[in-house]
Amino acid sequence: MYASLVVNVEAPGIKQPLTYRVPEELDELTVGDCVVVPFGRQEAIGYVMSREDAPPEGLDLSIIKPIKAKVLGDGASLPKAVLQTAQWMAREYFCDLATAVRSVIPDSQAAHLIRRVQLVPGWEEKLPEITTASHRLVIETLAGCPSEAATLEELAELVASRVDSPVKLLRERNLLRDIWTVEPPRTGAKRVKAARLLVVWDDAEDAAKAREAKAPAQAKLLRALSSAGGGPLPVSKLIAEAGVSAAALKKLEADELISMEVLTERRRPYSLSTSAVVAPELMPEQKIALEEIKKRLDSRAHNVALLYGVTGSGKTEVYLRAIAETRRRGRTALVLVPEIALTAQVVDSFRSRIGDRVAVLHSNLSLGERRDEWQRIARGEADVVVGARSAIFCPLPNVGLIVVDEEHESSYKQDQPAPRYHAREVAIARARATGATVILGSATPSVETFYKAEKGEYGFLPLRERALSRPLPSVEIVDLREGFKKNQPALFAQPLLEGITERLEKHEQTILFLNRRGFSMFLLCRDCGYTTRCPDCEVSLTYHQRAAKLVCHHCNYERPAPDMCPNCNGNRLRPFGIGTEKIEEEIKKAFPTARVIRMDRDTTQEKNAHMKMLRQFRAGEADILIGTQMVAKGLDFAGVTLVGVISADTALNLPDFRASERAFQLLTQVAGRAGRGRKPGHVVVQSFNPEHESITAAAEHDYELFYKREIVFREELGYPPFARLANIIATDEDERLPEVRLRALANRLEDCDGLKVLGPAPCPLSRLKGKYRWHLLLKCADGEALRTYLRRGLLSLTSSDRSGMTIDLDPMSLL
DNA sequence: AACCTCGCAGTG
DNA sequence: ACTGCGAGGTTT
Repeated sequence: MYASLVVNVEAPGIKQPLTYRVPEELDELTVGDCVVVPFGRQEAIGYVMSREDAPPEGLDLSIIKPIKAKVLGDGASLPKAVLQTAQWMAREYFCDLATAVRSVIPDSQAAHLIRRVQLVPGWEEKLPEITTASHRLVIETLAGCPSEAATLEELAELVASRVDSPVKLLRERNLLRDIWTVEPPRTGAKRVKAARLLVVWDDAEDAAKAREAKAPAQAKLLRALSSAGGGPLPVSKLIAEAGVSAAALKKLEADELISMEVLTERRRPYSLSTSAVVAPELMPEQKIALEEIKKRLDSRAHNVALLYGVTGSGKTEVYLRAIAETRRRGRTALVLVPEIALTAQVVDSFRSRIGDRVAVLHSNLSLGERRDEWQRIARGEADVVVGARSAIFCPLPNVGLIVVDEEHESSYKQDQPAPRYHAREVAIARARATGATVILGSATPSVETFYKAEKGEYGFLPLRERALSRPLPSVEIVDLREGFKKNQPALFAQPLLEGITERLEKHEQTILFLNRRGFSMFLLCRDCGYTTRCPDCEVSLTYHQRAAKLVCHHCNYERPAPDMCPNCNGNRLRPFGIGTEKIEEEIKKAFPTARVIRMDRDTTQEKNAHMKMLRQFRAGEADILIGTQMVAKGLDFAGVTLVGVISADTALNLPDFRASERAFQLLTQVAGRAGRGRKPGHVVVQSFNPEHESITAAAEHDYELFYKREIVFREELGYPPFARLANIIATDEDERLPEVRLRALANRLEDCDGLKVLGPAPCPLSRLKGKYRWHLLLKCADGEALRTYLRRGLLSLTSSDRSGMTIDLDPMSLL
């Protein structure tokens, strides 16, 4: 009779499911179904959370409205496993159920409501009442539309002006009415412009000859088209291959040698030709790991195992076999990967081994591509899904295996809107819903995960042996303080310069890595020490030399770079610190003949810039690749024999208890880029702090050494895995309020047993986007108790104090 | 007196 | 988010 629904509207006031009546014709409705419901004066999409025999007590029966319709279509409803995962998230991450459920609905797939205005039948009779020209125009335009209806956007487009007020008036005079329709996501194939040759081969050749001298671009295009059998060829491809501009095509069209048409292209991300690859022989450790995984799959019970494999030990091969075993048992597999740059490589290797039944989901796909894949999954046309964080919510049925590759990666943690979940933990929760096996893979596991494996909570599958028994790269630590002592500070110390020279001579490749976080290039006055800061964020503005401007990397505020110091009017305002741009410049100075590619956020704006650059580098079209985090991860270039870390310190110096863990992981990963081919690799790490244990352990390639020291530190200071943390962040435009509010909360938490309250303190980034930020850090050995205390504390605050507070459970970063 | 703008509460 | 409502001020 009744159902409680989460409505998918961005309404901060709606935190819990609402009760609706289920009309008889919809009696089949079940949990997870997607429906249309009236919502205030509007209509909204809702998801069935539960069926009820009676409405909740104390609810006035007369306000309950009936559900209008069920939304049909692939992927419209939420699978039970996903719904259960959402419920788990709400509990675990301290957010309300409505927010948790909304977060598992992908924007690409959510069925959406479209409002149109439609002429009311009989409108012609009322037309004489309307005298205003703009109103008449709206009516006439609508009369020409299909079913005399259009969305406000379409209407505004057709009329070429805003239509809000005329529509409002016409609605009041009863000439227009609103109609709401639920439309399935548009899956229309992608349309591309294409060119077709209008003349036969001989004539095309003649025309090309005639144009050879005066219009070589047109000649090229003609030949390209005729050699392709006359087309139609996609314009973008044609232009790129011939290396000419679109103008030449226009001219040919004007001369009636070619015509343009629209082709429909089927979207399939990465539908590159893939040849079947023979599976390699397994090494003994891989065999043991696989046997253990088989046992775990057979148990059909929820379980988690750490696949701890040093770089090159063949983790991916184990994943592939585990997936094959899963499919053999009639179940499906979900693979989470952290980075966009990495996805293409991983997907390619999966496609070539598993074939077409792999679906891909990650943020670099267009909305349409993502939607296509999502629906394919919902239709059961894929039984392996590879994707980034949010792919954990995909509607893959009957999941038997979830792989979380590089489980330590911080990109698995969602920071922005609540719920601030960790995809690794969500994966474990989702696996519980279907009794699936979880494999967490990493060469440098998070301390928490390794601890759980050590304690036996997770299975432990070590792969310590490297395939092909290739040696690990040698690591050399260079003390940068030496240069300063001798008063000749340098960006590149001698060993690095020599190394690069040597590689250039031997035609081998170099990767230079710079961790730019917290250490970017800014302008510093050498006279008064002034640096330009963001007026809203209190962080120094980053200097972009090419555009001669200063940019805030938090809120994107920008201004032209001043010539003189704004503070003392001195003229010795110079760049300080280093950025990838600066390194590129210095490298070009030191090695004028070297071919250099710089990869960072600025040079990878374009959609496929990433892949293009990496392809170029792989093809040996460059000697040196300079980059930030994005070059650290997973890249596999046989030609690279030298990796230089410009400054290992920056990661170490962040105000965060995970700084040394992150530094270790980063250094290990970067070092792993060297010596992947037949020739041995070498790594040069420059540091002002060369004795730091993260650096020395990374130099030894010894995770367990690092872990043994780190776990002691964690226990002494009561950090995870020995405690759960909650970071409460308060922000407000008023400078005092964040502190006042957090202090109020801290007071309520004073005598909670086993709870440690740190702060309130200003956040390391104390001002962001015009708001002041303070935080309160809570530590408690018992996560359940922590949640109870926190819930109680928050409830005792006034709602205005509570507003503007965000709760981050198990924070990954305390910035 | 009619009209506009803005902040606020409520959506079952 | 969207909508409607009422307070308070503005225009005719």
